[in-house]
Amino acid sequence: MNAPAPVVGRLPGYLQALESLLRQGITTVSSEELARRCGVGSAVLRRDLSHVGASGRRGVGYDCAQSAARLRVFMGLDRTRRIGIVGAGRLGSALADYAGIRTSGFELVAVFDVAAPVVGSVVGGVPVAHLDALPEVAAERGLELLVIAVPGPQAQEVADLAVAAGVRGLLNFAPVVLSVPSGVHVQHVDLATELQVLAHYTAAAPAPAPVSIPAPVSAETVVISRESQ
Amino acid sequence: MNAPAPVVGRLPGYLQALESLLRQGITTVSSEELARRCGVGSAVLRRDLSHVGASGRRGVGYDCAQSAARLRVFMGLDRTRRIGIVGAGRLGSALADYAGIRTSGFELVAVFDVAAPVVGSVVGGVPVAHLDALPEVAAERGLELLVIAVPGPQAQEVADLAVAAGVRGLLNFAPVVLSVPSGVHVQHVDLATELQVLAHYTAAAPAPAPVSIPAPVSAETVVISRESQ
DNA sequence: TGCTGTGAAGGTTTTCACAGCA
DNA sequence: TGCTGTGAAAACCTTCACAGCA
Repeated sequence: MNAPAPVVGRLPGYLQALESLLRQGITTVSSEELARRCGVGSAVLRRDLSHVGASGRRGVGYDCAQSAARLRVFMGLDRTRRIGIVGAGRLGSALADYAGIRTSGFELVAVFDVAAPVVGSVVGGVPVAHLDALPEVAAERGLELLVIAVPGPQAQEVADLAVAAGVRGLLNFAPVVLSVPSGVHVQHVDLATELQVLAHYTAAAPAPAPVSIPAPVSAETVVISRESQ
Repeated sequence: MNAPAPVVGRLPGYLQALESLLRQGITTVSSEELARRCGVGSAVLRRDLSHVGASGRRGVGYDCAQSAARLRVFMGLDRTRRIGIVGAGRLGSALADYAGIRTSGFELVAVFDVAAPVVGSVVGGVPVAHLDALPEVAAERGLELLVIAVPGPQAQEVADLAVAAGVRGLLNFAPVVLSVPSGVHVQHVDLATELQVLAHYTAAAPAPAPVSIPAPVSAETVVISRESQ
């Protein structure tokens, strides 16, 4: 029932692509076409989808609506997941107003901060509460996932508070490795890390060597993204 | 000379940890200790470091300064890399002001936007230029990497412009799969994707485990981060 | 003695290629 | 005929365990 981490990391892309197709009124798609849109190989896509129980019709392709539904179930998105954001600065408020939150299966139910001026103002459609109120607010509103958008030094403290309040998933934007108990999941996004990875891949200015085979598709995309345990 | 993608994804963490140790005046560290701080296994760390040519002393550990230097070379950070940001909204300006950019080996040399009011204002220490000026500005200032922090519909257009201007690394925050020519690298960060991955891992919502098995280490961290080709 | 560096083993993910169904 | 679903093989990454050096 559980998929390998690399697979899990690719599934959101498939789901987003399928929903995009549905919005365009397209109801069926081949693995080839869907894979192209997601920047993966078609064999990978077929295996990944078979992993989540989505099945296509031979000779036809995948039913977008059905496959998306299967993916949502598999991702735990068959019900709306309640998220909160700590940190109502520019990063936090930008994330709070990102429309993709709602359309991806989430509901923003709380925003927290410690700065007096912003507490009480409305960000992302919800009033900003003081961080100290997190335990009560989390319980009241059934908070499940928390985005941490605070300065590094405060991140661990926020994580501890969240874990104590029963939050089992953290999305950490602070440049700090969080320490959490077993059973709590942390997804870490760090600007410096991403830039350094890019720096590595663009370090050698000379000609590229990896692929010698002439690509079948005109524009070959080298996308490096998420993953691992 | 080139490392596997999972390795490359872990290297920035090592580098950041080593620099943190150096700031604390610690000059030597064992693989065990460094691995703990980075949330990886010590065997993985040793192999990764041997991969980049960093060598420790048996019976002693790794020299922080020397290892960090080796990592910087390997990551292409032995010289300062010049980056730009497109999109001076809340996300873009938050990123521009993030101090970690400078301390991680980068120099912010340009910020672009299309909105009349912000063009000309100063963000992240540089004046905001109009997106149309990207080709000239990129050439003038030797722009190498570009962060894309614009709405989804505009991202591909920005990417095309950047690629035409010779930029070979893109960090894309827009919820769109970019199509770029071979040789250009794209690192994609998407809030919805991260949240959906978290949703998956926290889908089964069993009771919050009280205090069960006393862990050997006080806090066991389940960190899920970056990686893959 | 202590900790690194690394063969060898093991496990996992990707790729290939094609059988099989609509 | 067209495209999926999946064995089997290959490639890859991690883990283990210990030889070897300071």
